[in-house]
Amino acid sequence: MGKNELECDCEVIHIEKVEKAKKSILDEEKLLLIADFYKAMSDSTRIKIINLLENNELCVCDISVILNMTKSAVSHQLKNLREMNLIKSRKQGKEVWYSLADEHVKEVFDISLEHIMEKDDD
Amino acid sequence: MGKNELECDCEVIHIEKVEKAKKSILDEEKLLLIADFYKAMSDSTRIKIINLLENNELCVCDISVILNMTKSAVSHQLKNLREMNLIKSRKQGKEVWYSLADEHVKEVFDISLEHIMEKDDD
DNA sequence: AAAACAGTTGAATAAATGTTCAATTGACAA
DNA sequence: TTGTCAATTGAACATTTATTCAACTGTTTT
Repeated sequence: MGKNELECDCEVIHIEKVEKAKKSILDEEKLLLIADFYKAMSDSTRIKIINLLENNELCVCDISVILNMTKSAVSHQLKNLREMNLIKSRKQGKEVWYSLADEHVKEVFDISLEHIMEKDDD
Repeated sequence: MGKNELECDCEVIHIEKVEKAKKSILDEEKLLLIADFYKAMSDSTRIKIINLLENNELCVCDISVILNMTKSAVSHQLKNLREMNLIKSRKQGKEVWYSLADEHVKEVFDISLEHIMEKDDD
C-alpha cells in the first residue's frame, strides 16, 4: 500500500521475463547518448549533409547552394552535427571546410542504407 | 535579374567540388527513408524499448512496468516502431507480445553503441 | 581604415513530436 | 450478457526542434 513505485496501470506482469529483461538494460546514460546520436541523423537536412560529406569536403556556401538553403539554416545544422561529433571543420581564410568526423559515421550510414534498400524489396 | 533558382546568398562557390558532390547524392526519397529510420530510434523511450527487446519478447504491460510509464505512452511509441518496421508483434489472448523485427535493427544498434563507447574514450 | 564577404549566433516564429487523458476495442471470465 | 483487463486510439496539451531574420565575427581586399 502507500505510494506505488510503478506508475503503470497494469494488474499482471510476467515477473521472470521482466527480471531477465531488466538485467540486459544498458546504462540510461549510454542509451541517451545513442538516442542523441540517432537524433543527429534523423533530420532530412542533416542526413543530406552527411550524404554530401561522405566523399567530399565542402564549405558552408557549397552546401547551401546544393541544398538550396540559406547559409544560416545550414550553419545551424552543421553546428548540431559538429556538437555530436559527426563532422569536423577546418578553417581556411574566410571559409570553413566540413567533412565527416570518422569512418564510423560512414559505416552506420551505409548499414542503414542497406536496411532501407532491403525493405524496398518487400 | 529574374528569379534566381538559388535561395543561397553566396557570391562564390567551388564549382568543380559542387558538381562532383552533386553526382554522389542519393535519391531524395532514399535519404528521407534513412532519416525516418533514424527518427524511429532518436527518442529515449523508443531506444529503451529497442534495448529491452534486443534479447526479450515482452508485452506492453511488461515494458510499461520496466520503463515506469503508462501503457498508453508505451503503446504510442510501439506503434511508431512498428510502423517503421523496427519491431513486430504477436497477439496472444488479451496480450500483445513485441520483439525486434530483424537482425538489422540489432546490428545498427550495436554499431552505434560502439560509436558511443569509442567517443567515451576521448 | 573601410568595405566586402563567409560564416556564426540568438531570438522569434512555425512546425513536429511526446505524453496525458478519456474513451474505445477485443479477448476472456463469471 | 456483463464485467474485467490488455491494449489501442484520438484529441489536447506541452515540449522540442527547424527555419527565418537581423545582427554580429573575423578574415581578406582595396
